[in-house]
Amino acid sequence: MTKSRRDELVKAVTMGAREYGISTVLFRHAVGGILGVNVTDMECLALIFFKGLATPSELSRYTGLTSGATTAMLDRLEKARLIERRPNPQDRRGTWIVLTNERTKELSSIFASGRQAIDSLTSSYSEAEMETIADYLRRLVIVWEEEREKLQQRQRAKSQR
Amino acid sequence: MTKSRRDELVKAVTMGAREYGISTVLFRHAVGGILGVNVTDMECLALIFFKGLATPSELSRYTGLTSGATTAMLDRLEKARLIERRPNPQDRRGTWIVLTNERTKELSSIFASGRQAIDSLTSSYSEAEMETIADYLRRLVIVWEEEREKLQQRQRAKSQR
DNA sequence: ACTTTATAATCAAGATACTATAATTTCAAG
DNA sequence: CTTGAAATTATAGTATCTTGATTATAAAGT
Repeated sequence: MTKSRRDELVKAVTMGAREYGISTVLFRHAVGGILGVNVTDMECLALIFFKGLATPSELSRYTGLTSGATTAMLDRLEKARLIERRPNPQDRRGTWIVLTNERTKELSSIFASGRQAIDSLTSSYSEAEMETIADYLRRLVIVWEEEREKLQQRQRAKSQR
Repeated sequence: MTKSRRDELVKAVTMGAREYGISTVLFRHAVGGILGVNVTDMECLALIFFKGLATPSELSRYTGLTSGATTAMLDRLEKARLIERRPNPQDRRGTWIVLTNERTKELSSIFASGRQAIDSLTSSYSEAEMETIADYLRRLVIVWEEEREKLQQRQRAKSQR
């Protein structure tokens, strides 16, 4: 039985998604090397850069670190002048984590070339094509979140036995 | 000046790509939790699962670990019966890393549901759409690789001063 | 052949980072 | 005014990483 064209296309797409994941991991390591921070710190930095603002609790959930380890990590990043702790004006127990101005520029300059390359790549598609791509990525995110939920339920069920 | 529809679409696509990256990080953490391995080990495991076969040097480049740390990591994964070291028949200095049969099944079962969900998501698109998506992802990978190359050259230039 | 150089993987010692746990501070909310 | 959440601090024990040396093999130069 020979594989249908559809099957091959499905495979090409899923392989593409995986390889994309791999290349972002590699890129992240490279940036970490330049900034002189370790993998965990880099994961956090990427999230803060993406969101613009984050709280220690959020970062703790994202990285899976304990609260103590999260504090230590933020101390490192602050010492390296990569982030700043700002008081949350709405809730004075809370802290906001933001990138510092000085090194935000450095980070931006690191990312600028890539961002531009990606923008121009993306722009080379038609509007209909961009809609398709954005739609696919959105749905992909949903699938991964659902799968993660399933795993975590399974994990909880396991640990109750 | 109001943003053009094109600009918004470009943004939607690039945001989608970033969020996809974030959700895979979270998923990876969840799987690591189930298998009882840390982030680094999980990154490696994902690469081996994807490629089927890898060498310690490859994994070392991928994770950014030193060779010593890579050996230690492989010891952990081997002890957990997740991987096996096989001699490279072409080069007796070398080692091949493969997943063990027993736990490959476990891994597959963890990934099976997600893989199926993604396959059926992907299949819901037309052939032309799938081509577009696969094409985009392929080009995205190339962009990230190029950017990484640039960073590493910059790094080398810096360290020579 | 054989010396040199490069590569693959490992090992040992010391430094760094993380976990688990408990306590503390500062607030928010019922 | 008690209960609980967010963040930090502290401590001891463990895990992980780096640095530098070591072994085995391959490939290149003479």
